[in-house]
Amino acid sequence: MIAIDYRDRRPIYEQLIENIEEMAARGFLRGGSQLPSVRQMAADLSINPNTIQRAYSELESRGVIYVVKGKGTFISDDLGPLLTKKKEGLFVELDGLVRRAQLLSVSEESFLERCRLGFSKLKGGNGS
Amino acid sequence: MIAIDYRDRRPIYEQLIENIEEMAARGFLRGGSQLPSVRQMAADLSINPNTIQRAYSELESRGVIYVVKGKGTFISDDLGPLLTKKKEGLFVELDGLVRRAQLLSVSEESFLERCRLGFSKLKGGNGS
Amino acid sequence: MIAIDYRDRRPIYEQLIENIEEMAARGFLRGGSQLPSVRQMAADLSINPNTIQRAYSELESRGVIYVVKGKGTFISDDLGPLLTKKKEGLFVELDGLVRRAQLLSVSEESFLERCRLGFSKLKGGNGS
Amino acid sequence: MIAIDYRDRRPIYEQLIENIEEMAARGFLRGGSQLPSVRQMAADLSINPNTIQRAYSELESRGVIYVVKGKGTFISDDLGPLLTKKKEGLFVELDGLVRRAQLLSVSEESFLERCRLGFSKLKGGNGS
DNA sequence: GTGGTCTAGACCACG
DNA sequence: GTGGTCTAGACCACT
Repeated sequence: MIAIDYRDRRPIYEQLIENIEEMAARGFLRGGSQLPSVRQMAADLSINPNTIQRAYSELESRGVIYVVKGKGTFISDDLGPLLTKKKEGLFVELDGLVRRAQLLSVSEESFLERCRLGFSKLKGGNGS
Repeated sequence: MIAIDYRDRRPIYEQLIENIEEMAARGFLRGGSQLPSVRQMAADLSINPNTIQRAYSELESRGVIYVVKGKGTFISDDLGPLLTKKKEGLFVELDGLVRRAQLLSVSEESFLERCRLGFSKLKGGNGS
Repeated sequence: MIAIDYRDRRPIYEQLIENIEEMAARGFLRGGSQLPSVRQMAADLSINPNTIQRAYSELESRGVIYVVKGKGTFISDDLGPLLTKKKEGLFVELDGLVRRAQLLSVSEESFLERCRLGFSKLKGGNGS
Repeated sequence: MIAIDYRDRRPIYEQLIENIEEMAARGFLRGGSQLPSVRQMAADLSINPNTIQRAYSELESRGVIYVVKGKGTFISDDLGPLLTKKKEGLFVELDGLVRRAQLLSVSEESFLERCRLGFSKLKGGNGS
């Protein structure tokens, strides 16, 4: 399910966070469903439990997951805010990209064309 | 001219590199024009000369600038490859953004609309 | 293993790079094998860690080694490009030597003879 | 006559030395012929006189040229030692190249073939 | 004056 | 523990 790229420059805990957030936002992980325990996931991915713990803590503080003592860790029921926030973050990144494109004299048309290309290319597909 | 953001997670030398590359790619720095000396820029930005040196060194190995011994550092004359490379890198980033947008069920239309908005907003203006 | 020549005009970090590249290209260092930590090698060679760091950093950007965060530095698995590049670089140097030999009126035969001598002399042996 | 490459990593004075030595060794500059004065050559090449001076000094100490006070600077009459020395230096470099080629598993045959190629390619020609 | 290298020592993020 | 960044200050070669 979760793929970690050790050569990626981003820290592992961050990759974990994004991975889980993305799966939750996409509806791949339904609200209320249980996540593996820290130890379990650490064993599955052969990763230091501290790293898993860090990702879970961050996810909890973001409201993506919640912990029931003695029970386990679960995906939040209301993922609306998460989705909204991720979309907004994405749009902000897009704004930055557009700005840089303008500075490099990339035409609006070729930029939009590349977007369309990306949307059509991946339609239906589900890489990784 | 060059603004360093200390809160940015990226290292200073990397911000420097991108800043200079972008200015060169935009034609703001013409080929053959001289860059401030390592010490000068270090003083201007209140940064350690070694950090400037590192940025210059990397820029030279990328072919963006060249060094004349005892004279100084200059912008390369042929910046074509740089521009091409930067545009391509930007498009690759865009592809990633499109992919993520799809996963979040962002409609193609709203995505394109945001692009158009960005292009129109900055047209003519050049705010930081 | 690694010998630094302080009388050499080339900087230490460059000698380090070539040393490691050559060992990797020769198959002396297998893909995936771990390099000594920056601090360890610095201690071994009595060199400042920053200098080792610089060499490792350059080697990584060349794709000769890769870094796993918090774990260490490892030899890349695919060293094919490195070998090809090093051989080509060597041949280019050879071309320059041949050119200079011609200008000095060195006969082709005596040049080739010297090559043969070198090849036979070192066959099997591996002196420093 | 003399071509200086400002982007070359080697210092200018060294390029000057090799340029003049090579021309002398090749018989292009005959023994006894006069070299331009330091100021003259500095003006011709748009180079700092100090740099020319440094090259001339080194050439004199190597016995390639000699100075007659009030007259000027001249190519030595007996260039035999120079030629011998340059040839020997070239062979030493060749030995190093052969050693590196062996370490990279370059076959003796392909190495010799490249040599022959170089010799045939430049025969008669006189690049730069 | 210029860039380039090196040392020493500090601090940080990551695992 | 690992690598990565930065500062401070020194020395060098070249022009």
